[in-house]
Amino acid sequence: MTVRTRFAPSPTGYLHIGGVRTALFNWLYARRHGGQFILRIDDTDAARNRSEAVKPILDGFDWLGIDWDEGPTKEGSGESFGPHQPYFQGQRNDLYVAAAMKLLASGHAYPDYTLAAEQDSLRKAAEKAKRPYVHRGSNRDVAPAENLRLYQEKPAAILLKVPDGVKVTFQDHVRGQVEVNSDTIRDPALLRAPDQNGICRALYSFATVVDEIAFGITHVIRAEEHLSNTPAQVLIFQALGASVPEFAHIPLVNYKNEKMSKRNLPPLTNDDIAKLKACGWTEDEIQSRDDLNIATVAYYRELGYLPAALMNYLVRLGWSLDAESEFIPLETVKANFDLDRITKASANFDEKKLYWLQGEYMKLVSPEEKVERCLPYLIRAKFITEPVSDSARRLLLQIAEAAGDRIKLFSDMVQFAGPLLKTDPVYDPKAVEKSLLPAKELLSSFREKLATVDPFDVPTLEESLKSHAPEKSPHKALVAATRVAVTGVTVGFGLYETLAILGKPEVLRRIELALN
RNA sequence: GGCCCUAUCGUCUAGUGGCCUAGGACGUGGCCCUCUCAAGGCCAAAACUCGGGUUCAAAUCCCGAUAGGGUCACCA
Repeated sequence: MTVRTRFAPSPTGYLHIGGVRTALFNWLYARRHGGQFILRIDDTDAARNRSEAVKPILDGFDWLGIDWDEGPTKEGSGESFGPHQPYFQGQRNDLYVAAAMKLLASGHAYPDYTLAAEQDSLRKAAEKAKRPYVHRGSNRDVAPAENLRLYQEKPAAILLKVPDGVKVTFQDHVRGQVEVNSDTIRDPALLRAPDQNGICRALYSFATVVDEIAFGITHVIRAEEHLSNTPAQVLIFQALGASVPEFAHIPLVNYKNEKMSKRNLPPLTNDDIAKLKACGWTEDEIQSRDDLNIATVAYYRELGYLPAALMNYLVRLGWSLDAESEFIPLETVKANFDLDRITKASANFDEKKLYWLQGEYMKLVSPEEKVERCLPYLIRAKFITEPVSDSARRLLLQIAEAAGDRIKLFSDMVQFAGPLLKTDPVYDPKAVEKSLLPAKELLSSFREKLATVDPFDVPTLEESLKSHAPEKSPHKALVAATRVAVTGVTVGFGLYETLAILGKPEVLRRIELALN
């Protein structure tokens, strides 16, 4: 039997990091075992702007390189591909209704005519008596044929008839054997009572089971929050006469020890905002993107993270290859991923470690590729214009080489190339005061010397600057002054590289500018 | 509150009864390198939640307590 896994996002308009990890585990498990990974859109809720809310999710997966064998088509048009179309639950309601009717006929389910108010008072009474309230509907013990007849006459919500006093058991690859007494499981609703249009829509929990069966899902790998409704689902599988798939409930991704949710996430840091602004974003643009926070894929994409780094980080969050591997290439993960090595406890998301991994992956990127992938940021920041000329590319390549490991995110190029690409440096007053003013005369004489330096390359420049520094004081002060004069700021990659890249006339011009 | 899950450095983790004076990594601190910033090198601090068992031996098995989390919809 070939492995078939699935990920079933609901269309929220953005791809959440926690969801990605769940999807990743499913994907990896399928790939490892030569099976299929299926994407299904859980939109039983509303028909509202579906494709708009699905697209960012599909784009996110596409960017990460997580491909699906069946599911919605990439363009997010609402179309599906694969043998069990459609893959949108919103388009599959007939199937769910049919399955519910089958259960009604077989006596595994029944219509519930309990009034909301009635149910409320039952619940309150139970609470008062300090008894747990486990809902059992009105027609639970009515004969199937009679229920069927009644339902046709007057449709209502359909509930599963949970058997009394049995142990519901299932094996979980992460949790081991899980066992629950059926008396603690309320009769779950399968279908809603008809809406204004007379349509009885399925509930998520039921639609999921029907789809797992229809799609031939062999392994349900999902977040731990679904663990508590799994026993009810197991019962549905059995009532439908289907075999129960294998389960793996993976620990949640936490942030500061709580489930990563919109509520407990930090806002964009000033650093993030500064970075985005440097890349040409306006305040309004930043504010309007509520999908930008540390829990979304879009955030990392916009900042210029590598998909590989994010994937590596996410797979290591709750899974380990061995005792010491942290940097694990995707190919290695694909060949070794295993449900047995998933941790049981939930894990905190640590953006610092992700950042470190990003740096590690960035070291593997050639300067040429860095230039290529930094281009969109530079264009957006208006440092270069399209089409990008060969001379601009050559210049950027020099900068990328000189900046080296300092470029951690693709957006960082803006910071390193900006000062050289601008017509005139933007002088930071503090830097000027601290480094430039005290060494003005020294700088002035050094400028004269620079005019005679030939060739204008790194070794010659270094030799020339060092020999120009006064005997008693080290050359640091002169380096600092020159750096500020030429770039306007105190930090950057090597000064000699900076000078060489700018070229003699431009360097002389900029120092002249700074001195006046 | 009911039901369920979990528990090793600040964080991610290794650990499946003796290789554990508990290993690795991020982060943190110090030193080195150095024109700033990165990168790199070296070093350091830092954990088995608690209490009972079982056993010659327990981070590891059992029980209990405690703490944290999830879930309790005609939401997904």
